[in-house]
Amino acid sequence: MSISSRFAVGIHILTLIEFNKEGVTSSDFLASSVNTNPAVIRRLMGMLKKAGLIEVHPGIAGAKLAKELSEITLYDVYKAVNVVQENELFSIHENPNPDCPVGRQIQNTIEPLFISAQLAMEKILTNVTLEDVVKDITVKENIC
Amino acid sequence: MSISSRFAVGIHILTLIEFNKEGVTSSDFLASSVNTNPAVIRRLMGMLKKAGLIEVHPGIAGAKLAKELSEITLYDVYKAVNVVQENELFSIHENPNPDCPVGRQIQNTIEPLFISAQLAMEKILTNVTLEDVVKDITVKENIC
DNA sequence: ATACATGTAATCAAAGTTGTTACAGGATGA
DNA sequence: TCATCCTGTAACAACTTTGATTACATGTAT
Repeated sequence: MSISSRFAVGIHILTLIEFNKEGVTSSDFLASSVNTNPAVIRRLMGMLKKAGLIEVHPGIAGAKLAKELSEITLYDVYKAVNVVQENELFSIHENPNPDCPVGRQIQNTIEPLFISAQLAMEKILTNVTLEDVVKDITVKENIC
Repeated sequence: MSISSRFAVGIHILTLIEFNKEGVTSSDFLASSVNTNPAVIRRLMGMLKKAGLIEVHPGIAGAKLAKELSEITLYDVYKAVNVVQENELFSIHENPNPDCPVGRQIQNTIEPLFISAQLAMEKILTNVTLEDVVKDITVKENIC
């Protein structure tokens, strides 16, 4: 099991919009950098737009960031592209046997543990902004 | 996307072996508590055995824990049932365009962030043992 | 020998992911 | 107005994973 690459691609999209902010960032342009189909990009742009992270309009080429770089966290992107549902990173088997003490309680016992593990992971994502990502890429590019 | 319920079922299996330690915990018995097929349980028992968490033998009914309850963490179970590969909780799109600064660096920039988020989640799992789970169920049962 | 257990392979349906095609509809300039 | 280029979306196929199921080989004990 792996969390969908929509998350990584979403970060890629937003980062490239920033790098190309003087130009026109169309779905074709993004697709060629990500190396995928433009329709895949447009699907993701729809999610990012719905989440208020970018501005994009039918018929008008190019997407723009709707917020400051430093105000967009990886968690925002993660939620926007809908890769993991609230409290559902881990799945729990349904309908355990209620006639057994373990079957009766296992869900209630396990669920809070799973949720706290999920929250710990998501906490890390809230602590990283797109500004951090852009800066890191800039540094790496200057070194090369 | 969700992490396979093999993890939750693995915890269920180990917990029930403990609760039923005076009796014989066969795959049929486990299956009726989990509410699944005995072959599914046996597949999981194979993984738990391979990881050194239980002892089980062909032809002999019943599984036993191979370690103390307090020495088995949820992380041990998580690794045993193989629900998430090392450093692969998040997937990253392959073959981004190397002619683009973002395409060139995005993988190297994102990967350590993803790994640290994964590790934060896994850290929580290492801090919970099966003993905690068993105690919690015991308490919940006494209250009811 | 029988009865019953584990070990394991093969198969299947359901769901999610990613890529692809197609087309409706908005914006713009000749 | 028309042609062109863009976004927005739906529909579909290929692939993968999950979980259930069936079947059967093999081990153990009476």
